[in-house]
Amino acid sequence: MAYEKKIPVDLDCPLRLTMSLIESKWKSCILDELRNGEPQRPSEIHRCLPEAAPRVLDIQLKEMVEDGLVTKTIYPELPPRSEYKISALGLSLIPIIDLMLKWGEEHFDIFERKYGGKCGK
Amino acid sequence: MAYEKKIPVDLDCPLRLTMSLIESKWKSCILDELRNGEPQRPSEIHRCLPEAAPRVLDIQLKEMVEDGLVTKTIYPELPPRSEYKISALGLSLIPIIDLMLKWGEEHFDIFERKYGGKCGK
DNA sequence: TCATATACCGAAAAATTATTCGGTATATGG
DNA sequence: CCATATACCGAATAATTTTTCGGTATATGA
Repeated sequence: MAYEKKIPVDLDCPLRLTMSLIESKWKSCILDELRNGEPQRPSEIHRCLPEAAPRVLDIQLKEMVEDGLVTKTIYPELPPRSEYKISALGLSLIPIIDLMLKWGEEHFDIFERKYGGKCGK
Repeated sequence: MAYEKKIPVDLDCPLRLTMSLIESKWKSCILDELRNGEPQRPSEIHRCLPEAAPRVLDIQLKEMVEDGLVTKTIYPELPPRSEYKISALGLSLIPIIDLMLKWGEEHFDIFERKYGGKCGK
């Protein structure tokens, strides 16, 4: 496990269970990246999300593999090669990602006006 | 604003915009609490979410008012009385909350088996 | 030979979020 | 008179997440 927690996550609450799987900074973007089902190498994922610190993508990918949202294949080659692919479980989250994407696009202007493009609120 | 940020949130990404509004620990639960449209007093909300630290509910409710997801009415009485009510903007997030609820219920057993009821992972 | 790319990891630091504690003020019920 | 409830806030602390830096090892191309 990437991060150890002292305060337990309440998985009895279905809302918090779902949230706990996608709420980290880049997990929803990673799912969106992998949604087409094509396996992707970590370096490609890094390039597609250039604002993410590479280390945190590694950590979050690892957690997503542990949670079963993504599968990982390691090819025993040198230089090393591996691929991440969205799983059936991960695909089942895509409708949620889609709704959030749609919502964000539809309401972008409100928050644009309110906070500007980037926001340190 | 409750917490000041040094690293700006990228509101240009519709996914991260939507996530930024609901990803804090109890915001999705608060929306679910208020979904029926009835105004609720803060003490009621606290009672419905007994696992939440009261202080953080105050802070997150305040942020949700700033973001326009919830409206607040203060009655100038003593002892003080106020009410929070979900806004039209907040209601527009309910389909997302619903999907997450449904997903969590449908996949509860997987994570139950995996991590047990509560999880310090 | 040397910079670059590959994938990954540990550890420290920084940033963010949550928790706990104590405080403001007033009314009600015992 | 005193505990309780109401709503809220500041500040210190704790917990969590993210960032940054440096390191492992090997192959390729300039």
